[in-house]
Amino acid sequence: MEKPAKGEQTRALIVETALRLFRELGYDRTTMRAIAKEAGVSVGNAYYYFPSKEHLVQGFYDQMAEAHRRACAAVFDADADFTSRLTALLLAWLDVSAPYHEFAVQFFKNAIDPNSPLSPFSTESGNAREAAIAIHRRLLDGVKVDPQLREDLPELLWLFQMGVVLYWVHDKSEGQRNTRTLIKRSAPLIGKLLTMSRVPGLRSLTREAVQLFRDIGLSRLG
Amino acid sequence: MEKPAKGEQTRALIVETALRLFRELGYDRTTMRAIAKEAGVSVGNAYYYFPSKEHLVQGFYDQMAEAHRRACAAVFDADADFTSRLTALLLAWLDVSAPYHEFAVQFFKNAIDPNSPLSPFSTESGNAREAAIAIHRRLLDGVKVDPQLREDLPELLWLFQMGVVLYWVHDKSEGQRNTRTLIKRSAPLIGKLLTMSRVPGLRSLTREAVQLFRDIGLSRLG
DNA sequence: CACACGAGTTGAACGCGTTCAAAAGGGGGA
DNA sequence: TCCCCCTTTTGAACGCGTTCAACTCGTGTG
Repeated sequence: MEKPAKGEQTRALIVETALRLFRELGYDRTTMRAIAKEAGVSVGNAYYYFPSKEHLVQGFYDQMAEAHRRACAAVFDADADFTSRLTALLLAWLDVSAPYHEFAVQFFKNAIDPNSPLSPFSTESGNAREAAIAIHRRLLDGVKVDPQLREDLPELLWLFQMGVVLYWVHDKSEGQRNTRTLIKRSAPLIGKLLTMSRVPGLRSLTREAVQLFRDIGLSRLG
Repeated sequence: MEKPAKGEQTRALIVETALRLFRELGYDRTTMRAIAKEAGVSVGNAYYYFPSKEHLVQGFYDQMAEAHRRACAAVFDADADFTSRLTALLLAWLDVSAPYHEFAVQFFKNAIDPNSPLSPFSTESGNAREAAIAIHRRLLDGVKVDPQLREDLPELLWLFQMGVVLYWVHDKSEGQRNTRTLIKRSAPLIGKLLTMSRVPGLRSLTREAVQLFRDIGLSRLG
């Protein structure tokens, strides 16, 4: 009753083997049979612990998310302005993810499916999503923004990050330098937009946009 | 030499059967074996004409695009303003696509893959993409916009439409009324933003954004 | 000690998309 | 008529993700 450690051990062995093969061969070329053989278990045994091949990828996400969180903590400078922080956050993500660019495609292909457990909007990845949004919340610490926006901004910025990811996945330029350009030049734009959102002419526009965002639950799609 | 009509006949038979089964069963539940059997040919024969199951979906896209083009032509009012037209365009798309919402997911899951021939950014769907952008170009006929923006605006609006599609795919609200809300309320926002993009304070911001859009080739990802 | 029971494990089998060597047509010269 | 060559057609076979009835094993119970 107290220590069913056996199961956890097998579970860990399987997920570690899977992640290693994903790295070495990519997602599609890594077969469940290969994972099982390499881990010294049967195919059926892998399915005893993981409902599908996709579920094995969740481990990958978790690793990357944790690496990103650490990278951000190291790079968030207390007295840095919004633009610098946003740039740092996104570039940190890029650095963490770069090694996996060529086969990340195969993940996102599944992740875009609303029914997939890997979808960033699914209930299953709710924790990961919350953690990611929390990073954006920390990004805003000490930054002066329209209080009307403050509450929703972390989610909005997270959505923007999802957009950058989407571009990154499609980015075929060498070393994904186009994505770097996108980040370095769009972050200042967002910064300026944020500043401007408080001037009279734009204030009502901002308000309407935020209200729409809330009404259609853009970040609560699952 | 002059009339290899036989092949075209078989080809048409296969694609028609496939689309019918897609409608009746959805994409995943429609097997290549079922398509072949229903069309009275062998599986291999289907692969003689179509390299993969995905390629059969292209026919679906073409049908929907054509229906959307016609719907827009009927609804574009010569003296209507930008906002009305954009709203009309997007709602027309929604009406055309609504019947296929529940299994459109299965298409887009594949379409998001940059390597897929179904990707809206792929060379294979270049014609379809150009046609879609052309609709947005017609949308702008007679509309006064910043000349700096004019050239890129059709592509930018098309990208926005892709975003709406992405939301629609995930939209689980009854009859996708959330997507209707998104369209009806975001179109005016874009209209206002377009107007404002010419005032001094925003002009430089707009210019920078457009330049970034051009530099990273957002609509030329294939 | 025997037994039962649940957690863990097995591998054959299923249905799928896809491939390919081989066969079948079918029309234009000799 | 026969032959050739190219287009079209066939269906068995492959490898994949996934399922499941059957088996093993360790442990607590009578």
